[in-house]
Amino acid sequence: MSHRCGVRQAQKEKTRRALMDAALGLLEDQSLSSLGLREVTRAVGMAPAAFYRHFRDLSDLGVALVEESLGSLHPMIGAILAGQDGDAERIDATVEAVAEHVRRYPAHIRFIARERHGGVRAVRAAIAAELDRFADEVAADFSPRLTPDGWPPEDVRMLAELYVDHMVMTATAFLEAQPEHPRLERRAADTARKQLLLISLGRRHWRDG
Amino acid sequence: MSHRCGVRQAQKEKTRRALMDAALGLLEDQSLSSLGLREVTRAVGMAPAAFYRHFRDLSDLGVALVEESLGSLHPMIGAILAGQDGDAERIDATVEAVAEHVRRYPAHIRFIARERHGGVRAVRAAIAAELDRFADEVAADFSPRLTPDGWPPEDVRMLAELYVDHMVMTATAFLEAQPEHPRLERRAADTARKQLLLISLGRRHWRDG
DNA sequence: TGTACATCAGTGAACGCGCGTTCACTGATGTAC
DNA sequence: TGTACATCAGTGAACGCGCGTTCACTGATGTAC
Repeated sequence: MSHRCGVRQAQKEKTRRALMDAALGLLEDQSLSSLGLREVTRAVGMAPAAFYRHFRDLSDLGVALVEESLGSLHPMIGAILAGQDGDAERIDATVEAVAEHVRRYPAHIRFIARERHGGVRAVRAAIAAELDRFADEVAADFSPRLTPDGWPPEDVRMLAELYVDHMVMTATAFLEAQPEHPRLERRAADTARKQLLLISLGRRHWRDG
Repeated sequence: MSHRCGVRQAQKEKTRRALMDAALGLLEDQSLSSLGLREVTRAVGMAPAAFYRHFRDLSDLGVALVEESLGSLHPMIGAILAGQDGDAERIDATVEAVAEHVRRYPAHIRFIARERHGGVRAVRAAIAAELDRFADEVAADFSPRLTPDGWPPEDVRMLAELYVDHMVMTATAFLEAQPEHPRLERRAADTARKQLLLISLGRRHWRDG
């Protein structure tokens, strides 16, 4: 059998990781649809044919990268939503969490930003599905607070989508700020915080506006 | 001299147009960094070498496409900002204008969405510069109304950026809706209108929030 | 208007190169007894 | 524990192909007189 036992399985997983890491590195300054299979195996130091032991093709690898890049974000969103602080504190925490995530995984975030509307259908679909799940989570968290205030479900969903899209916007803004580090990053954070504050003002006056 | 006179110049411009149109068509389902020079000339029906009479390389053609795609949007934005209607009417007009633009130039919009964070630096830079100009225009329009209400310039800028980013967001939402036409398009329009309404509520309460 | 020369958009052949995929293989790891 | 066989991650050579770029060229358009 294959699902048990050790050395071989472990080696295989290590190689798979190496392929994904190499691809992610190469994708920092090109897009998936122009990445070459040989380029990736060369970076890992293995024969091109070995690639097929791990992925059907590069778009298959791309989908795996989407899951890795966005899967790790669910806990982060959960943590932010669980925070029971006031409006301003929650906004600060959100923006700082996004900034920290971009600092820690810049290549993953760049990959998502680049391929969200990129040239590979399967990868676009995977990203869209994952972002949809985020919107579901946010909406589910807001619902018990907003529904008693008279918010219909589609309005809650609209708000959730605005927050998710804004989060992606903020992340890419941090990404563009990275090179010249501190000043631009602070500016991006200020802008993001103010925009979130403005949105939460709008939310507060939604039902009486 | 070259800048005057007719037949030859006209022919050259026609060929240039044909190259740009062919490229735009091919870019509907791939990204610029994987587009081939021979692919483009083949689509036009000319020898590969002739490409160099018009563009230095494909990223040069890409920058020309950015100018064409976003240049035509300045009048649209101007018209929206000039409208003297109330809040709700202006929002309706904005969303309808974006929808109409996406319907009329889907390939241009898809190109911008795809290459905004794509793999070609020069093209990314051209798009960023153009979007920045949009934010300038929006900020310049808002400034005389908001400054007397106590808005500092950086807050006006923050709001303008939110509107521009939201416009791009809305345009790509319409783009994704296109295939299954009317239902999804209407849903995207509803969401966009509500989000703009929420933002304008936030704007109204910004200084007293 | 007619002629002689200049310009230059587009041609077509040639080049060297790296690509994705296939195939039979090797040899370490895993399994059965 | 030891032996005989099965599995399968990774190899290395080979394939046909389309790529970007170069070059000397052709012939229609433009210019000068």
